[in-house]
Amino acid sequence: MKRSNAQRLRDALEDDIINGRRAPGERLDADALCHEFGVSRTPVREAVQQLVASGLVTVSPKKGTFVARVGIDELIEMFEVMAELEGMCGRLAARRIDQAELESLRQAHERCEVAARAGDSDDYYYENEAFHDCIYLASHNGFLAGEARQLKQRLKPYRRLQLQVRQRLMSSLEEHRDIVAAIESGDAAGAEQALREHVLIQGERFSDFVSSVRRFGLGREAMDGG
Amino acid sequence: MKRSNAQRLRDALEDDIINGRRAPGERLDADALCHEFGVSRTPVREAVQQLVASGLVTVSPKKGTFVARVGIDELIEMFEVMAELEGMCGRLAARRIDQAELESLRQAHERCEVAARAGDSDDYYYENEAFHDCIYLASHNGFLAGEARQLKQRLKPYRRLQLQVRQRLMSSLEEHRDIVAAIESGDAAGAEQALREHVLIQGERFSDFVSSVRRFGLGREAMDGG
DNA sequence: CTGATAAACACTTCATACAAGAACAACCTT
DNA sequence: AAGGTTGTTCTTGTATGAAGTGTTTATCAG
Repeated sequence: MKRSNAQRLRDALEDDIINGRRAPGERLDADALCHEFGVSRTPVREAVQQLVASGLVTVSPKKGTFVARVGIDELIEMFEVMAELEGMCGRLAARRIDQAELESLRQAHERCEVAARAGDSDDYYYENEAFHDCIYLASHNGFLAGEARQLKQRLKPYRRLQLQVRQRLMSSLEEHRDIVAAIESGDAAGAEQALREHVLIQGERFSDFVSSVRRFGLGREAMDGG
Repeated sequence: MKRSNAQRLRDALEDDIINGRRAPGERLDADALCHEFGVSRTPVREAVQQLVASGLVTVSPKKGTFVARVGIDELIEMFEVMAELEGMCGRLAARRIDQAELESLRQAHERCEVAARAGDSDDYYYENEAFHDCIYLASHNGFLAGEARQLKQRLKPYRRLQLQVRQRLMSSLEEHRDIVAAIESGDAAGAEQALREHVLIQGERFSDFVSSVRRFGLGREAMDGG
């Protein structure tokens, strides 16, 4: 299948935003993008609209389009919902997971452990994604899995900020152990609880990080990205 | 603020789809829409893309665009998620609702009761929306409220099918009573449970309805809308 | 120096024209 | 008659230009 220019442009911009190459608050100049990608305004406009729909960019009418800068309180709200969705995935997975999926989950967990022991936080982040994806899949609810992935994507630019904390990496791994154990034993309530808190802690850590950054007056540089 | 043609078109189509004037599976001919609304292809295309993003229509490449026909299993999945979101709203509302919001909730419940006693299912449906909206608001999580509303919209064309069941109307009202009671007393777990089941029952009823329809061989007319 | 008004500018929206690709159908060949 | 091939048509994707609207800025008057 050949992808349209608009699609490629959308994916490229999305990737840029999610991986922090375009910081929240940064301007997206339509003409510049036209020139940069060698296309006309139409596909650029289309791509931007799709990004608006997914919440990654915002347009201020007659002012221009910018990478979305979500407020700290909205961010906390989003973490709250993310925790619920992950918890739900865990609850369903504990009841519905089959043998093959359980094996995939165990392997994903092992790869997380390897990455954690190596202290490679980038690698851990990647394997962590795979681990959670296993749980999404095991929930046997494709719609739920899609919503969870989408929301996680949207939070990604902000979760990156707290990646480097080494302590968090090891405790995250321990939480994974509990999660796997709960799912293995079919403990739906336990899996839900463990996953919910696993995510909520990220939200709290993030909140701590932001408030500490604010205290030191670095808010503009760290949050506004310019 | 003057709304653009694309916006008006999008709203009109959305309303048509949600309220069943355009049935799932029905074709959306771009040229016909151009003529119908007296605009060119550009805003039509834009509106259609937005509807695709929100899941209300699908495009089969080189075949045309159609009102989304979601499969029965995906529908059940969506009800499952809807139940979780509603439950979460209830849990948060039980903890966070303030006096004014509680008063609004009580009033909304009373209006539901009036509509139910009158046996006016259309009116009840409308008041029911308002009732649930009160709970969304009281969750004090704007993001969650937005997601819940969006998903509910998407399910609306299918929930309409089971509106006429009179028995359901009265039992729905009773469930509302339990929900209000739980939120009033700050019983987070109770409110969550009550709301979750309140929605899940709709999903089950819907599932029953579909399977009975299928049994009588009316599947194509009822589901495909043509 | 401050406020208002007007003009320039930037962004958006829309229309029209064009190109390309896929599906379907008809026709030709075997 | 059957299967492949070719051509037509429908649909999507893209470019470009023009018009309309809000914002901002600069200038002038008080």
